Amino acid sequence: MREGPDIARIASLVGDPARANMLNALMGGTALTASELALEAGVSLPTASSHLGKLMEGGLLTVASQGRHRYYGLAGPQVAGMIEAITGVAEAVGPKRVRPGPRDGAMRVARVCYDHLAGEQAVAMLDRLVAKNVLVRDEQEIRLGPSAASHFAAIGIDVYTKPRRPVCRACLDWSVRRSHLAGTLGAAILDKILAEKWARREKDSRAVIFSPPGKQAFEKVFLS
Amino acid sequence: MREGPDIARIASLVGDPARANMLNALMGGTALTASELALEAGVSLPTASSHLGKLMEGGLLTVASQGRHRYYGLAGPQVAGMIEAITGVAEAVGPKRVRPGPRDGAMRVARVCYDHLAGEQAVAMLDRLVAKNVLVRDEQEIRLGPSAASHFAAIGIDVYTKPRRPVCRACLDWSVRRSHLAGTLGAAILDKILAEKWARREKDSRAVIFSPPGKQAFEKVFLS
DNA sequence: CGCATAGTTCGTTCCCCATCGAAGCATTCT
DNA sequence: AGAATGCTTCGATGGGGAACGAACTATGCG
Repeated sequence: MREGPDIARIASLVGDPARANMLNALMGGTALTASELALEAGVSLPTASSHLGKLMEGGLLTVASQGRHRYYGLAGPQVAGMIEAITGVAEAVGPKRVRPGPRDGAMRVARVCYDHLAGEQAVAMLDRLVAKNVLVRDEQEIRLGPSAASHFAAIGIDVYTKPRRPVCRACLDWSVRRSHLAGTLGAAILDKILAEKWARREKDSRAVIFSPPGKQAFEKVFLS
Repeated sequence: MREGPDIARIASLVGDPARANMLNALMGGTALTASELALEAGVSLPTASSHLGKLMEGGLLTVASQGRHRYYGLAGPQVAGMIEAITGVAEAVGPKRVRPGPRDGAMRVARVCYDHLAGEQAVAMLDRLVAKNVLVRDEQEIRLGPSAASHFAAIGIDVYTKPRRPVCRACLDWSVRRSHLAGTLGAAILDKILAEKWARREKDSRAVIFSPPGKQAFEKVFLS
């Protein structure tokens, strides 16, 4: 009985278990095919297709056709942010998790959040970059500091190729309740971490596992 | 097929139109009775009661019994934040609003967000307070600056009575996409604005309308 | 061209849950 | 005490939508 944006429509899209599983899987950041998402959600292919259609129509997903594959991905950072917010509430009010599970600890330490690193490691990294004045925090926006270009160039990341998306963005962490670095720079750093094989993605999970030498290298570069 | 917090459970609670309307109404910050919420949602009293039970069980609401009235309110700022996040997405992907409506403009300028002021006015206010070093922004947290106590004491707000809730908090604005001030201080300032009659609440809406002299007074105190 | 794989569409079935009326508690007023 | 108000519980009804199998379209491979 009240005007305004149709929040029930969006929430009900997320409110179906199959769709929620799909969205959760897509929070890993990589686009997935319909079959992969069907498997992830535990439903048949036709069912998954129907769900994907609804998510598309609702504007939560984008799709890229490549040959006979269709890669589905989250429509954007705002959608990812909403899902993190819902996850935060579910985490808080949820039935006091019976057993945290082995993955869970790893998820808190480091995980993929859409296209960048999240978790304690990521929060520590942003803190350090701000403390070193490489990045400057101002309001919700994070900006490049004076030494940013040289700092990142030294480790092979070019911050000057300006894309449509903002280079830096703050993203609130549901496990730590503080911000970590998102945006293209955050994405580039995650790429670097994986490319250097400092860490690997846990199979079928968003957890990111650092190898002992990889952790040292990461700390040397970003936390020193 | 994936562990973790049950996001579908939470989202489906918000996903019902009647419940979404109730939550939206409660975003106004004041606790409401079951009958008021039934009216707001456009459903009968038994139906509303059922919905309220589910929202309670889901942990999204708290209730306070006062005589034969039961006052329902949002369970906390985190829940309010989640609803704003969903609202933001709905706003972004939503069916290109047919007519913005008269209320809509007012909502962007100033509105109630749970228990504090949101909208352009609120964003400007926080900016100014940070610029004047009355408040200090550091990470997601906002802290009191050195002159905070005297500054707020001068306008009759005591920042030293420390409650359980944080005094300052940043809350992301869906219309402006920047932060405004939440926490007990944010709540106290809204109280002040209403107590001084600088502005009034639009009936049955979250919009806050400043009177011309009220706006001047507000700007003198918070934007000078 | 024929076969295999990837996805969508269609039609049907079925279950969950939103809804309301009527009845049942609880609290307050007179 | 009796009446009135505020809210919850119960039971019955109905509709929306999630699920799958089968058929259909599209792309790639030999």
